[in-house]
Order: sequence, then structure tokens, then C-alpha cells
Amino acid sequence: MKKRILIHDIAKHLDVSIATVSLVLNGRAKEKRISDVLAEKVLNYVKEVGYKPNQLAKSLRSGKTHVLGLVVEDIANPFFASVARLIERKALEHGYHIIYCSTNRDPAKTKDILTMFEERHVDGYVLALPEGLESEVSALVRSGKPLVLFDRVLSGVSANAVVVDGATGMYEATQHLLAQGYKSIALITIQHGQTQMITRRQGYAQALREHTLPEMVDEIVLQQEPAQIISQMAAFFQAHPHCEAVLFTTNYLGLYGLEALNQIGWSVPKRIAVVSFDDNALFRLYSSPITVVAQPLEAMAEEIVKVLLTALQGGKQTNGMMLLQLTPKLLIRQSSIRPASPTRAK
Amino acid sequence: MKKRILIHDIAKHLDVSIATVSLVLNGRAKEKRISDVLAEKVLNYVKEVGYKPNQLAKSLRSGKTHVLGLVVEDIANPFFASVARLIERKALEHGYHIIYCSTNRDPAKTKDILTMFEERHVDGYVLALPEGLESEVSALVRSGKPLVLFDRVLSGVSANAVVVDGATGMYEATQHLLAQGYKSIALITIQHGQTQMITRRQGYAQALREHTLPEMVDEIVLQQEPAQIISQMAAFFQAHPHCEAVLFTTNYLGLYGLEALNQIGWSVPKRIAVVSFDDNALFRLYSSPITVVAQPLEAMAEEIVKVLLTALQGGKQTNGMMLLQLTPKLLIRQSSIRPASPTRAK
DNA sequence: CTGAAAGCGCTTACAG
DNA sequence: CTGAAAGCGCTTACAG
Repeated sequence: MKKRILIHDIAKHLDVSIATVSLVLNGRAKEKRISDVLAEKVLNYVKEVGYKPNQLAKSLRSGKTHVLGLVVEDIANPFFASVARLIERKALEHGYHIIYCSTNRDPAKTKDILTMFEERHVDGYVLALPEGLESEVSALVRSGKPLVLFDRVLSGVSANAVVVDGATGMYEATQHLLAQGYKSIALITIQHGQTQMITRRQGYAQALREHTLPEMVDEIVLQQEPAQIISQMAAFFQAHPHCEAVLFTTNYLGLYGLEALNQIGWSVPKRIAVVSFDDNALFRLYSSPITVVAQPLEAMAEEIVKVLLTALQGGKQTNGMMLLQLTPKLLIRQSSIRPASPTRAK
Repeated sequence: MKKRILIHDIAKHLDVSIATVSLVLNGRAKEKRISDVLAEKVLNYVKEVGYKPNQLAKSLRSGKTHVLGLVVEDIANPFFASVARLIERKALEHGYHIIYCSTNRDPAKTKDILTMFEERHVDGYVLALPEGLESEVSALVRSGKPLVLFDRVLSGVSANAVVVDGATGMYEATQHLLAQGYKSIALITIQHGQTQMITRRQGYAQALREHTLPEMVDEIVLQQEPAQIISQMAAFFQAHPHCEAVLFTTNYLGLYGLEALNQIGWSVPKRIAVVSFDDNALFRLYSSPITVVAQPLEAMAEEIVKVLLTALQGGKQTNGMMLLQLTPKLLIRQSSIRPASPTRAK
């Protein structure tokens, strides 16, 4: 209930001007030739009484909130949860706070989120968006607000972006399976046309094409219950009994897939080899640890923050957009290694 | 780049006073006897030009941000993710936005979060806190800010709270296992002294006491790698080969436990029966679906928002604190049902 | 019903 | 180096 201290109070107590206090607090003491002695006196007193400037007033006046808006697909997804956490930490080192929201792939909800961010006057945007937001993002870019897309881009939208080279990642994963001697390799992906999914599929397709092997693809509709998704996958496997290996394009598809295989009694890697794009803590713990194409989360977060800070500080928009493509890494674990043949024949 | 419209612009265009526009926009037209015709004219024009009041200015002036601060242990935990989502939705129906942060059980980080919320001038707090925040929360309560603890309370702190009756939940779960004929029943819980963990353990202990059966408890230290946690559990089971059933006090412990059982080759429910407190989507999908004590997430979110809104609007602090204890529900699935005995003997 | 004006708590030229 | 003052964009008594 104690009354909040105002900048006015501390100026009066120290018998200096409000401007002096404000300048010192904003690190502009040197620039304005305020004596070190005075600056220190101000700083000490401010700390002593625990004065905290009212951020609302600062923001209203300065036009800066020091808040970044982060849009993810689903914060419960380990990939987005990790990236969000890393971005939050790195942004904080530079004095920026993060507010984040999940779209759950709903374009309408996503528009609401963007509107909310605008109303909250975020200083910049970090966006992993569903399809259908093209015109909104273009408008945002034109408005000059710092913005960086990540994970996936939007077709026809020119904006800063940090993505992972899914084509190469999946290409290598598929090559790895081929090198293990598997020929009948399936891909399970989602139905959406998000750019990152398209490139991941391309990597798979290219590797097979080079070996003149046919594709075998199941496209999952995500707008259904997990149990249904698992059934769909189980049905797919049973309809393709010759399938020897499978690649999943996301970590949650991999999780569902393992359950589907479990339900139909196909053991990993004995009956079928498994690789998933994007790592997940559970993959490491699985009885046969799952081989994955791991995304460079730390690097992603770092580059995202870097791009945004550059835009935030420099504001040199003239240099055009920056598209950064990071390289993922194949982590070979047990699930994709062909078991030693049980035949003892010479 | 188009210039933002201000309330002044719309007042001038309609040739009315700024006050009129503000009053209409804030739904105080009737109260101030502004004619319906005029009010409608204002509303229409505002919609036409897409005028959005500057929230920073509104907040600075009114002292209200219409933002609630939500503190959870870990937003990647399905329990907190679900509750957060439900709270967010319900709060939004009443015009309140949510910002949330994860503590990861770190008291120091939690203090930072609370400071940040204060600096952002949140109108109210929803808190699932680690131990060690007692004095901070007491101070917050004294400050008169609307606040509600959930999931767990803090010892010695008098504050509004919405919790689940874990004692009854675990008591019933244990009784269920006893009714299935199991006598050697273990409990795996975490080491912390969080109140919700204590009550869950009490429910287990009481049920066993009533049958004069001994407790068998493993306390997990969470500050270690998942793989280590799993090893610890596996070692515990192997040190207790007579163990017939096990209860986990949280959903993530259950997940780790299933992996531990998997690694040591104990099948569920044949070798060991399993029940977990708190549901998880993966439990339903497990090859033997896991019996759980499900928490009433929807009701929790509803009550949390209700308590907070009451405090926010009424402000009748005089009525004292409100402690709401919700009843969880035992969902019996396959993992806790004693398999039919394989002996064919008459 | 309406207009003029103060004020929320800051920052920032501007003049000294 | 410093002080007085305007202004960020609203809300809200207070007079009319």
C-alpha cells in the first residue's frame, strides 16, 4: 500500500532537475555531460529507495515498449517450447521481454494475436505462422516494424527469416536409411502446405529419385483426435506390409507413429526402421532410441534475436531482407540401424 | 506507414467533444445520457475508420492494463499448458489478456517474473509457485492486488487459492489398487515439499494405513537429467522386486516411470500395475492405457478466473480469502486392472 | 448532453 | 550541466 515513488520525488530529494534524473537513468549522463559524481549520487539514491520508472509512461512517451511478440504453432510442442525459451533468454540479455501466443494453426486466431500484439505496441515480431497470413505479414513488413519469420516462410512474402534446411536434413536421413540397405522407405508428413514441410518432403523425394525408388507417402490431417491420427498411421502401415523404414517430418508425428507401430506390433528397428525430423526428449528414452534430424535450436534462437536486434537498433532497412538457412544434424541412434541378420548361414 | 488515428481526429470529424467519444467507447453513453443516435454515429465512424485506442495511454491514465500475469511451473507440462490455455480463453471472454512465464521451480527466477509482472502493471496474478516465495506473496496479498494461487498453496500464506483434493484422489486410487488385490504398492513422488505433493502422498499413506500395509516410497530429485531420473526409478523397482503396483504423483513422473519399466522389462499391467496422478494424452495411447487420477482442468480454470474477476470488479476484500478444493476423478483404464490369472487349474 | 482542462509519469528538445 | 515546459494519447471530474 506504500505510495509509489516517482521520478519527481527523487529529483526533489536530491535537489536536481527531473531531466537530470531521467538522463542518468537512461545512460545518457556522459552524453549530456552530467558529472560522474552527480550521476553516481542519483544512481545510488535510486537504488536505495528502489525507484522503478513506470514502464507504461516510458512507453507512451518514447514509443518503445521493449517487448517482442512471439507467435508459435503450439507452445506445448517441444520444438517451439525450446526455441521460445532460448529466444526469451537471449532477448532478455538485451533488455527485451517476450510475450508469446500459440496459433494452433488457426489463421483467424493468428490474426487476433497479431492484432493484440499491435495493440500492445510490441517493438518487433518473431513469427512461425500458418498459411493464410500472407497479406497481414506483408502489411507488417511494409509498416517497417522489425520482424523475423522462423521455421517456415510464407510464399510470396518478402521478410527476414531464419529457417532450417529441411531438404538437406531429410535427404541425408533418407540416404542413411538407403545405406543401411532399406529400399522400401515411407514418409509420414502433414497435409498442410507449410514451406518447411514441403522442403523436408523434397529431401526425401530427391534421395529416392537418385536411387530410382518409389515414394510412399502418408499425409496426416491434423484436425483430428490423436487416437484417429494413430489409427490412420496404423492403417497406412498395414496397407504397406513391405515397408521397411519410415521417416516422420515432425517430432509429434514421430511420437504418434511409434504408438501406431506399437499397436500393430511392429518392433523398432527389427520390423521397421524409424527416423524423425526434429528431436524430442522421449526419442532418446525410447527402448530403441530414435534416430533424428536435430534442428540447431540454440543457433536458431541466436540468429532470430540477432536479426531482430539489428533491425531494432540500426533500422537500416535498405539492405533488404535476410534469409538465413541453418543446417540440421543427423543424430544416428538405434532405431535406424539394421539389426544384424539372424541367419547364421555363411 | 499511414498515420495512426487518434481520438481527437474522430471527435473533430464528427464535430463532437473528445469526452463524448471516450464515453461512448467505454460504454458509459447511457450513464452520461448521450443520445442513442449520437452514440451509434460515433460507434459507426470508429468502426469505419478502424480506430483503436492506444492501450498504453488508456492504461497509464486509468491504472488498469487488463492484463493478468500467470506463473506456471513449466508451460511444456501438459497440465500447465492445458490450464493456461483454458484460463486464457476464459479471461479473454471478460476482456483480460494473459501473459505467462515458467518458473522451472527456480525461486530466484520466479522473483524476477513477479517483478516483471509488477513492472508491466498486471491487474492480477494467477500463481503456481515453487517454495520460497512466501514473503513475496504475502506482500503481494497485502498490497491488495487480486491474486489467486493454484495447484499448490504456500505454507503460512493466506491467499485465495484453487487446488485439487489430491489426498482424496490418491486415496481412491490406492483403494482401487487394493481392491484389485495388490498389496505391495509403491509411490513415486518428487522430493520437494510442495503442498500438492504432500497431500497426494497423504492419500496414499492413509489408504495403506487402513489396511496396515507398509509404505514404499521413492522420492525423485528433479534437478537431474531425464535419463538419470529413469535410472533412479529403474533401480528402485529392481530393489523392490516384490512390488506389484505403483502410483506416480505427477504425469511426467508417470511418463518417466513407464520408460523405466520398459527398460527393465516389467510389463504393464502384467508384471506391475500403474496409476498416475494427472492425465496425459500419451497415457491414453499407451499400449495398456494408463489409469489416472484426472484433474478437473476446465473447472480449475473456471474457478480461477471467477475468483480473480470477483476481486477485480467487486474488490470486497473484507470477505476474507477463498480456498477452493476441487475433486479429481479416478479414470480406470487397463494399466491397473489385474490380468485374469493364467492358471487354468480349477 | 458537451467543452475545456487537468493529469497519468515519463522523455526530450530548448533555452539558459 | 540544469530547469521549465511541452507532449505521448487517453480518461474524467467540473462547469456549463
